[in-house]
Parts: sequence; C-alpha cells; structure tokens
Amino acid sequence: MTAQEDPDRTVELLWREPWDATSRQGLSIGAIVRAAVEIADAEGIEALSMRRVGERLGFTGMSLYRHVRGKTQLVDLMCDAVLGETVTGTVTGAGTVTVTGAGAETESPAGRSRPGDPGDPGGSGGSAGPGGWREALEAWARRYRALCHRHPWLAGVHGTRYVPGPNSVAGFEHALATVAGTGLSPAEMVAVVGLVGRFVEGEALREAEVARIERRTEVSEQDWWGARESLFAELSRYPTLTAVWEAGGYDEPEDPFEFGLRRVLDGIEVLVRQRDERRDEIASCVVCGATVDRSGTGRPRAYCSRGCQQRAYRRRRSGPQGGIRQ
Amino acid sequence: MTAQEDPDRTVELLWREPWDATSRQGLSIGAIVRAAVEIADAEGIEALSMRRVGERLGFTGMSLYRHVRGKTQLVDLMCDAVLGETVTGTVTGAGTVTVTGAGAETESPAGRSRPGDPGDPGGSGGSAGPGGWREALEAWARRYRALCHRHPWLAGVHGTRYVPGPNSVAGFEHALATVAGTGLSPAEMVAVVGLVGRFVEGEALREAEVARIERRTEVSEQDWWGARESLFAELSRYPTLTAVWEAGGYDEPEDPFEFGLRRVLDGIEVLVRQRDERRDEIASCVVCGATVDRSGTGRPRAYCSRGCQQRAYRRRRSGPQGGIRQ
DNA sequence: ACTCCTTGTTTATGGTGTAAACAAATTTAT
DNA sequence: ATAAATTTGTTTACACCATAAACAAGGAGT
Repeated sequence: MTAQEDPDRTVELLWREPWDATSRQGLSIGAIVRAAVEIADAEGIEALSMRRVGERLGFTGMSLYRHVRGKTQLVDLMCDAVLGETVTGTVTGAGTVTVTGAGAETESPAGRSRPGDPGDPGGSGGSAGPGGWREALEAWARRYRALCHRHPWLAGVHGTRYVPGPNSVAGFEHALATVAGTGLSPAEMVAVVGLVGRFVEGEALREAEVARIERRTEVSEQDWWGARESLFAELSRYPTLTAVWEAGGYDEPEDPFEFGLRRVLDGIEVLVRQRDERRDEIASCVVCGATVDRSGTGRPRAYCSRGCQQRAYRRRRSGPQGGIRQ
Repeated sequence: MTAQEDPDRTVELLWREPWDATSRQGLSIGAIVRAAVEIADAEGIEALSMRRVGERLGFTGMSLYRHVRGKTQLVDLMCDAVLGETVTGTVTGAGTVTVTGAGAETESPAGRSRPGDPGDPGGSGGSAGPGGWREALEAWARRYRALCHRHPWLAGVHGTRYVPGPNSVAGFEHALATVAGTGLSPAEMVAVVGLVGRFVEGEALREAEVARIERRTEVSEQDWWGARESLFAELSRYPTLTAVWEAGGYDEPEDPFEFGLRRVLDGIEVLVRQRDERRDEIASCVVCGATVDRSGTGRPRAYCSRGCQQRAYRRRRSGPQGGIRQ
C-alpha cells in the first residue's frame, strides 16, 4: 500500500494523534485498526474491506471514512500497529494488538515502545560487542519473520512509500544499531539492513502464500506437486533438472529461509571482514577523500577540515537521495 | 497467481496445445495472452481485466472464458509467454512477444526455445569451467532482472503453485546447470537457484513499484521523501538513525540490487568453497552416511551399497517433498 | 435434414472503493 | 437560552470487477 494521498495526514495519525479517543458513538481509530487487523489475520488481506471492518464494529462501511482517509491509509496504520507488538506477547486474539497511538512528545502512561526498548519490534539489545553483530542481526531477522507469520498479510503490503510510524522506525533503529561499529560505512549499514529486511519479507511472503493456499484448497503443497504427473512427463528432456531430481535433490530440500539467511549473513560477513581489515588503516575524509589525522584517542574524525564538515552539512540539508525504509 | 482450479488443464495449455489455432471468429489463446501482456505492460497488472482484454480484441469479456478457464489461468499463461522472450529481442511493442505454444514433441518450425538455446530466458552457455559458476549465475540474475523490468508485473505474480511452462523450466534448467559441478549437493543447487531467483524477484518488485508510483503520481521518490518534513521532525530521537543520517548514509545510497547481489553471491561462494574443500575428501553415502569407497577414477559413487541405492530410489518414487520452483 | 459441438453474447449476481447528499447530535458562540 | 457551526454516522449512487447461467448462431458429422 502506498498512502498515495495525503501522507502528511498519515504522519499526523501515526505520530501525534491519540488512537484511543473514542468519538460520540464509540468509533475510534484504534478500534478500526484493531478490527481490520483481526479480519486480515483471520481471513487474509483480500478479505479485508471497508464494509467488513465497519460492520464488525456495528457500523456501516462508510462510517470509517470520517476517521480514516481511505483503505490505503488504513493499511498503513495496520502495519505500524502490528509492528508494535511485544515479541513475546500473544497475538491475533480479539483486541490483543497494541495499537496505542498516544502523542510522541507527551510521555503518556500507556505510552508506546521507544527505540531500544525490549518491547520494540527489534527486541532486546544492540550489537553485543565486536563480532556480535551477526547473532543480533540474525535474531532480528527471526523476530521479524515470526511477526510476519503471525500477520501473514504484512510482508505483502510493505511498499516503497510506506509511511513509517514509531514502531516501524524503532525496529529499523534497532537493526541499524545491530551493525553499528562493524566498520561498515553508513550507506552500507543502511543497505545491509535493507537487504536482510527484504529477504525476510520475501521469504515470509512465500511462506504465507503457501499456508494460505493450503488452508483454502485443503491440499498440501506436497500433494499438489505430487499430483502434477502430466507435468513431470514433460520434464525428462531437461538434463540437469533430471540429474538433480534423480540424485535426490528434492527428497530433503533445504529450508529456503534457513539456507538463504545463512548465505546472506555469510555474504555480509565477507564485507564486514573486508572493512575490518581497513579499519585501522588511514581514514579518509568523507567529502574530499583526503587523509584525516588520527589522534588515536576520542571519537575518530569524519572530515578533514571544518570546510568539508560544512559542505557535508549543506549537502544533507538539500534532502535525502533515497527513502528511509525498513 | 495460483492456478487454483484445474492445473492439469493449464499444463495441457502450456505444453501441448497450439496457441496460434484461431477459432472461427478469430479468437485464439495466443492472441488473448498477447493482448493481456500488452495491457499489463502498458498500464500495470491492476489494469488488467477480462473485459479489457476482450474488448481490445473486439469481443466481450466473457468471450475469453471459452478459451481460458479464468483470470488466474490467463496470468499463468502470460508468465510463461513472457519468460520465452529472446534476451536480445525487442519487447513490449504490439505483438512482439513470442507466445508460440506449439507442441513440445513436434519440432515446429516457429518452435519455442529449448534448454541451452541462446534464446531461452537463461541465455547462452552453462557453467564456464570451474569457478565460472559465479559469472554465469550473476549473468542469469541480471537477465532475469532485465526481463522483470520489461514486464513490471512479472515479479509480483510468481506464486508457489505457479504451473511452470516450457520457458520457465528452460530458464530453471539453465540456472541449475550454472551451479552444476561446483561440489554443491543437489538440494543445495536447488536452494541456490531459488535464493537468487527470489532475490531478483524481490528487488524487481520494489523497482517496479517505484517506477509505477512515480509515473502515476508524477512525483519522484526523492521529491516524495524530501517532502516528508513532518516525519523527519520525529526522527531525531533515534540515535543510530540520526548518526547514520548525519554521517551521510543517505547521501549516496548503495544500489540495492547491486549491493544485494554481491552479498548473496559472496555468501554462495563461501558455501561453494566449503564444499570444494571436502570434494577430495572421503565421501559419505547419501542415504546412511557411511563412507563410500573412492576408486579414484570414473564417476564418484553416491551410495555405499546397492541396498542404499535402492532405498533412495524408492524414496524418490514416493513423490517430491517440495515444489519445483524457479 | 437432423443433431451435436464449438464459440461468442446477453443477462444477472454479488462483490469492491468511495463520492455526495443527508440527518442527527453535540459543541460553541452569541 | 438560543442559534450557528462542527462532528459523525447513514443512505444512496456510481463505476468497476470476476464469473455463473442461459441463450443464439454457425459448422461438422451423420
């Protein structure tokens, strides 16, 4: 979903509006989002319609439009609501989803999770010392996957212009912290987190689809493929495929998530090791590339001079080149 | 899409039916699929409807149902049609898509590509000697990505029960051949190809979505994020994110595809090297794990005894454990 | 000439998101 | 207290969508 219209209103809703403020006749954003999540969890995102949500709450479908701009915005809110789940908490039951959306400035008592909190989608702890980044990043990936399992529609809904809410950003912050101090450049850190995040989403998407179809058609993946004899008859003309098949390549398949995650993390580790080698070498200015004095103590300098520091600042002010995404 | 109903009919259509057989009043499967691809290419998959396809051909929407079971089957056919494109060929123009579906057994003159053909979606050449697997696999990934660029709906439509057609299988065969002879186990070969394939699809999905939204809303990704000042105001409380931002992590972002592909291939290379080390060591029986005699010459044995070979055979006969997917 | 089959059309059903007009109730201003 | 304004939910309407079912017309086989 894309929040195509009025993303600023979505930001407002996500970050500054109290979701539990019930209107005169009892409708509230929190209730709407919660009902929508319940429907999507139980029957899939394609079963989610404005009418369904409204009627579940005892209203008409159109009543929602007084609180929410439209369906795409509702989905945006659903995403962040769900991303705010405590990792250990129960999930899809009626009203279990924590959708408190109290103001960010006001330290509300029933406040939401903050970056670094054990309750954020990132979970506990940052990078646990040098070399600990891998365990932490892997754990983050697994928690994210578990979340996608609990809400099978989530992975299929994350768009490129998804407006990030507090819970989404908290998770991203945690993941970034995970690879901080590895010697990766800032851009590489962002890329690493994005890569792992999209990997998880991709795999979760498959897994969710398999589960959904198996439930709907009541025929397992294995049975379905086993019944495709008319297809297998055509496959004997492909030598490599046949060889792989006959060598038992499909008897005990690798788990796609486990296999993929290991490969991706291995690939990242290769990069980290590369950067690690150069960490102690001469640093270069981020702007002009000139060598930077290493005083040996304190925070290492990023710029060779005040001039370059200022140039970097001006460049930043002109706006980002790509979106901030999880 | 899932081909939920009557997949055997889809197999029939993909592998054995001639698509160019025009009926009395001029409708044919080939024409239908071609028109559908044109619409989806030009206006996105969400603009594709049975009515649109029918009317583009001068018929009603219902007329299609005499040739195609329903929309999901049509999408399945579209996939394989598009997967059959010559890599170098032109693309989205009217009628350029090669959707010849002549029989597989009969060597039709305007026949489709075969595994290993330079014209298959896999492209030319298998693994180019030892160590060449990486270049070949990378090239395959890039071709697949290019295909997804030409048909932005493709990546978002590949499901787990997608019925593979001849072009799809040819591409898969090629990719498998790419990693044959690396010392990977058959199951690992399948997993590697699946990982890379899904990575490409995932990235292509994002790229397609960005392009689609940018075209529809006429505001670039950069401009859109630049306009989210009300959001940025909230972000200063996240220390790592702020640090990354201030260090210029978003000034020159890594290209997600290039970065990710390198990581994934690096990760695979780690695995390949692991297997390579053990290649010359003592092999173990695939079934019972016992050591296998290495005669030193000829094809290395996979089983320790005739008994284990037979057991493996019976296990294979009972059907596959997972689907064959690209 | 008669029947059967193929193919395209018409009609109908139940679903979707949401714009616009409307009605009631509460809040605010006077 | 009274009137105006605002909020909030409802009704109606529109333009789509996939597709089931009945129907009509033409060709092929006998």
